[in-house]
Amino acid sequence: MARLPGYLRALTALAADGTLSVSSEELASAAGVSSAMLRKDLSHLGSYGVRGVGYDVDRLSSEIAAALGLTQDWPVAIVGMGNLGRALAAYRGFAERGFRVIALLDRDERVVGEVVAGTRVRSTADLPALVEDDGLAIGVIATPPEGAQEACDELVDAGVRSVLNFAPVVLSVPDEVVVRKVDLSTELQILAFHGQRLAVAEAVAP
Amino acid sequence: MARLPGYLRALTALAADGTLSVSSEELASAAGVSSAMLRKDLSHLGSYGVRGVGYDVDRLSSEIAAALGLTQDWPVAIVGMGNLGRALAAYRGFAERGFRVIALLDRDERVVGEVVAGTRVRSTADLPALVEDDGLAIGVIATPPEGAQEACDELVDAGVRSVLNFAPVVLSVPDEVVVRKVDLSTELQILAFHGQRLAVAEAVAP
DNA sequence: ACGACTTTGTGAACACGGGCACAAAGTGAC
DNA sequence: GTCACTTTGTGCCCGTGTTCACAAAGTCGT
Ligand SMILES: NC(=O)c1ccc[n+]([C@@H]2O[C@H](COP(=O)([O-])OP(=O)(O)OC[C@H]3O[C@@H](n4cnc5c(N)ncnc54)[C@H](O)[C@@H]3O)[C@@H](O)[C@H]2O)c1
Ligand SMILES: NC(=O)c1ccc[n+]([C@@H]2O[C@H](COP(=O)([O-])OP(=O)(O)OC[C@H]3O[C@@H](n4cnc5c(N)ncnc54)[C@H](O)[C@@H]3O)[C@@H](O)[C@H]2O)c1
Repeated sequence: MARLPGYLRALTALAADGTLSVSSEELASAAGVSSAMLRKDLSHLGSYGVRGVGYDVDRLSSEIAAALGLTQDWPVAIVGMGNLGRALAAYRGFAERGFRVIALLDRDERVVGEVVAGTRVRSTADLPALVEDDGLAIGVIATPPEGAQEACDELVDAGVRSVLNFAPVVLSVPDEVVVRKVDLSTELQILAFHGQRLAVAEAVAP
Repeated sequence: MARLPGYLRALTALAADGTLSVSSEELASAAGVSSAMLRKDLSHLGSYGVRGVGYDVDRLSSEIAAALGLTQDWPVAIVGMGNLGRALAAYRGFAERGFRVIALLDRDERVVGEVVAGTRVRSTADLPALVEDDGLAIGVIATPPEGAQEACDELVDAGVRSVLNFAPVVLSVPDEVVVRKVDLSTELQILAFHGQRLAVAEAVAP
């Protein structure tokens, strides 16, 4: 089900073009998957396609959004206002997709109180209140590796159960908490691996 | 083999602690995988473990680094000097792991010439020269979605065959080019999905 | 109203990756 | 030198996710 967001994005682009209906073949290629896979994925949501025609773009968008829980806005907090945290805070793409950044947090007293992207940076001590009063549900960790586990613990203790982690460390959390990790260095190292394979292949058969 | 970078990171941390030898069990838990999986992964590289003892930390680090092609520095260019591109340019974690950011590029004439993180921003027209003269091997795309395919094409035409894409679009490239995608919104949407599942489960059995 | 055509939904085969469990191999104490 | 102990390397099994291929279902032109 990790592909649904990709389908949703492709559908949104089609809707913007004024397309009303789309076949599994077209949508699949727009989303970068095979048509068989797309159809099987969509069949799990129910039968929203019309044989001989395809899928209604608006209808399918709604169904996928509902399946992903995007009918409501999700409140998000960003923890760690360094380089990365500030770039994330300034990013407009979140709001467009139903995520509302309700708080920017930092541990450092010199950063707290600063205004970043129009929002005042608050202390991580405010976390329990944010969960209680504002329904904070998702935490984004943009602290250095050393601070990540601590930041994560504060989020979890406050009641946040979905975490997106940018720090290159393995976080330990209770079972009911879901952590997803975005790791730049790992991605680059995988690319380096491929680069090396290409170089070797070229040396053998130039 | 996408787990090797994780092992390498765990090993580096262990080496910093002065640890000389490590068992598959310990290393696996540090890297967040099962011990059986770790052993199977490492066995693909060759037999560098000693039965009854474990793995030599330094030796294993070298072997993994060699397998990943990290014995050399990889030249990297960042395309798109907006919010995200600037955060990436200022990030020191790259150099620590063997990646050298040799160029910051943008299409916008008003941005070209600006100095970001100590480096002058250049035009994407310089790409062929960067590949030819400086061995540029990896391109990072941090442009808005509309510009991403164009930026990618320029990279590929110049001879770059490893691309890391931050823009939320599916890039089309020739077979020999490897693209890896980092997509924030998708990650958040997956977290929203889990958040909704939790909410539903709680409503049923409070 | 009917038939040719298009496209979905799905059952069945297939491939891959992960986990289990154990034999082989090495260590170290006596 | 031998024996008990630890830990690796690996053969086998199993579940999940992907692709193939086709029947069922619907559309559109005549
Ligand atoms: N900057 C990038 O482009 C980039 C790229 C890839 C990965 N990362 C990762 O993202 C993370 C952040 O990078 P950065 O460059 O923004 O770091 P940074 O050092 O610029 O900023 C870190 C901020 O986090 C705050 N902090 C530290 N511990 C905290 C805690 N326990 N609770 C709350 N706030 C805390 C600090 O006060 C600081 O303001 C790092 O783990 C880095 O590896 C960054
Ligand atoms: N800012 C974030 O925190 C963030 C988070 C997630 C994803 N993203 C994604 O990263 C991308 C960049 O985001 P941003 O906020 O930095 O955007 P931005 O608008 O701030 O900056 C984009 C820069 O790219 C340049 N550019 C545009 N087309 C180009 C081309 N063809 N070649 C070279 N340069 C080109 C522009 O001149 C501009 O300087 C977007 O696709 C966005 O969706 C950003």
